[in-house]
Amino acid sequence: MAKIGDRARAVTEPALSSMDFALDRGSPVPLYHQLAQQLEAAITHGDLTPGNLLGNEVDLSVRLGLSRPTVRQAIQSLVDKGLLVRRRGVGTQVVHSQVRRPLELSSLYDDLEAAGQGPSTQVARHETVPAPPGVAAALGLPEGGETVLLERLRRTHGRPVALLCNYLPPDLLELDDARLESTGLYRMMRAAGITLHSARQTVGARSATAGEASRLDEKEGAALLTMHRTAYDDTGRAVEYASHVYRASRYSFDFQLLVRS
Amino acid sequence: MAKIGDRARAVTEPALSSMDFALDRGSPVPLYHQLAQQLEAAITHGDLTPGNLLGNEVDLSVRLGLSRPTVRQAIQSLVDKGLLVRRRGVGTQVVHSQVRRPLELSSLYDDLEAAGQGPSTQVARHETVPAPPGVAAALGLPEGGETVLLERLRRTHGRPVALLCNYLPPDLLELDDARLESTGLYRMMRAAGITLHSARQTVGARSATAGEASRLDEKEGAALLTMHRTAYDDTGRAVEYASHVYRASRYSFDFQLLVRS
DNA sequence: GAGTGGTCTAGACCACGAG
DNA sequence: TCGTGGTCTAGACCACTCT
Repeated sequence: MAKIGDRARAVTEPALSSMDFALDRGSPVPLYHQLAQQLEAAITHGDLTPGNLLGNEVDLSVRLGLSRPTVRQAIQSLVDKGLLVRRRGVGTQVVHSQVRRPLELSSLYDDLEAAGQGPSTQVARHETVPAPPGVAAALGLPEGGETVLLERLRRTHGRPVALLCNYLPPDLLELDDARLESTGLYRMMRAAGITLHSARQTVGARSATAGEASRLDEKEGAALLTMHRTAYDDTGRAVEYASHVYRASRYSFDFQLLVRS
Repeated sequence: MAKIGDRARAVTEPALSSMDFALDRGSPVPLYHQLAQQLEAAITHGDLTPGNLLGNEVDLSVRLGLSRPTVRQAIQSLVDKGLLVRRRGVGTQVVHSQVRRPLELSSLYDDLEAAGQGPSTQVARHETVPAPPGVAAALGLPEGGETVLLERLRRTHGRPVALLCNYLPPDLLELDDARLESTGLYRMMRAAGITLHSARQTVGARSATAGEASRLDEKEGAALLTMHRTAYDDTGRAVEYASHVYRASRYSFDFQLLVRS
């Protein structure tokens, strides 16, 4: 009996009511984060169905023994990630699938972190040079001031994919070519206590010069993807200027955009 | 006298203490948002200096007559925008300038919204066609099912910049060519009650075909930027598949990345 | 040790959307 | 009208950083 009631409940609060969450108040990881992680896991595992769901926040907070603001904070973080949608007077729903995959808006991480995972990187140049005008402006250095120039060739599956040219402020960090090739620039920066905060990127295209073509194993005039980036740490200091070219036949940028509400 | 003390105060809590914020409790716009807007304005106007600043949250909340969580919410929104940085045991600082400009991670908006602002758009094709395999998969339609194909040529300053090819689910919305050219696709969707939520983009490059070259006023084989996008509304429904090509000599994507902490 | 942000609580009232 | 999320309050304790 009470089938109507059951059905109604099943629509508004599905799997969630029968799920249990393991919240450890002794853990150093915040409660809202624990909850968010477990909700996200439930979503990606398919335990939480895309359609409608997620009972109201008050009930949820009571059931979990948390305050409503804490539950809200957890839910909000998943909304910001694009996994959930909230509607007033309706409830919170799992977004209708499709979109999510492990993409995220990487390409900053991609480029800086990827080394050593499968792609290989070879340092071609590593020396101190006077800053070209554009680079000096980007890094906030006096024109012609010293910069560290880094030129690398990146391959995947043994075939070249990209020419990476980076300029760094002098004395930013110690760069060891061997570790650079095995660890990647990003991790070395992080290990040196540099916290990346933001970056400005420009992606374009142009035809390959003869030199680029030969180094990338392409024909002269082939279409190349170009990327320029200035990266800043959390104090606002420019820590890198990058000028990269990619073989368009073997590389593309892809990312997900979330629309700011 | 007390010069040392003055200097110390000037470092930790600058202009803010002498600034007044106009908070209207009767307004429908939330208090935390009013505060965030005024803080942002103060930052971009230069009233709030980049270096160090922003007195602690408790003082601020007392001075503004708000609760601390409310003040935190305002500050947090600016942190998320990349304008502020928080450090435990230190304080909240305005990020060291440079980075901010009205860029944001647009290009979704750019493309969909730009029409009618200066660039002009001309509808070249607008018809119902069977969905090609890749398009059908992206839109979640049966292969060969009906889709609305839209082909547009975009110019700036009278010269071609891009060929825009879009596929829309049938019956998504009424498309009037005249309004499409003057208003843009995005605004028409929004006006039709479609709330964009997220999009997946791939940016690459390739050489121009003869047909593209002639329509874009480039030479055959010239490097072109390509962009593919699938956009979703807030129910998770795919509402657009786009395949665009841009003249690399006259167009590039640029955007700002914020590093997730 | 002092001061900062990070987390959490237990309530409250309001605005919006659905029926 | 009722249920939902949206906003807001007034506290509390902890963890971290700097001195």
